[in-house]
Amino acid sequence: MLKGHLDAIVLAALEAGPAHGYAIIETIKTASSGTFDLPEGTVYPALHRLEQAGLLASAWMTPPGGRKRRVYSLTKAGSSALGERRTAWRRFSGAVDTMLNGGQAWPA
Amino acid sequence: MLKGHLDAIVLAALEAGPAHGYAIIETIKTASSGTFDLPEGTVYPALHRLEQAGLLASAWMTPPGGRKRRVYSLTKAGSSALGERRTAWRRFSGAVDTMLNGGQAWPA
DNA sequence: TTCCATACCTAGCATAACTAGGCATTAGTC
DNA sequence: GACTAATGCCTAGTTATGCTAGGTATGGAA
Repeated sequence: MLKGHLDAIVLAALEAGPAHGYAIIETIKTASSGTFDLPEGTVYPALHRLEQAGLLASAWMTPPGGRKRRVYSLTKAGSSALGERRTAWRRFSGAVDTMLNGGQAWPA
Repeated sequence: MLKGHLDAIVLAALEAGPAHGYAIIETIKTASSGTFDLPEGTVYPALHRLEQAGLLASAWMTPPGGRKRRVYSLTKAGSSALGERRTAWRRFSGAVDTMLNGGQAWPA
């Protein structure tokens, strides 16, 4: 359903600051009011893809009294990619709005 | 990029009235200001899918002095499916907007 | 008669989200 | 102490679907 837009969502979730996978899932779920309740099998491979593409960097962290986590953060390339994704999303969603509303998009 | 939303777009393109495949492609291209310039290999299979799902009906027509065309029209199931898709799209795009804008969606 | 636009089709590819499992640790409860 | 739930990470394989790249054919214009 969100095919092609997951990357933008994950990147956006990391814009506020670094986070580990499990927390990213929670953030997305909360921020979208439950609309995006993503299974781990969706998010973890996406994180790996984005890291491999150079848009994210990761480091293992062990908080005191906690367990090892892999913390992801946006790289510079990730930031600029997010900008492009945002633009692409606006264009895309505007076009779909126009199609579905029969010519009426949201006001600018 | 438009994975999962193509069906809604095609259904919406047929809401104004029946049309044949080639014309649907042109309509989508024009209505989206060129954003959706869909190849035939995308649209024709989608039309077949939608017909098989009972959302579209088709009939071969031969306009005077023209060539055979396959004209598609919305079925009742197609109409109600379009309504559901529209609702789903609003929810979906609203959630993505919220994510990408850091909590700020378009005004209602 | 050659070329382009119209008009339809399909086999196979690529991608990406999801299913369905597995592993390990911590905290809380019975 | 045993058990359970929540946390936290992972991957192999399935599936859906849009797209590539081809094919066929007609009508009109150059």
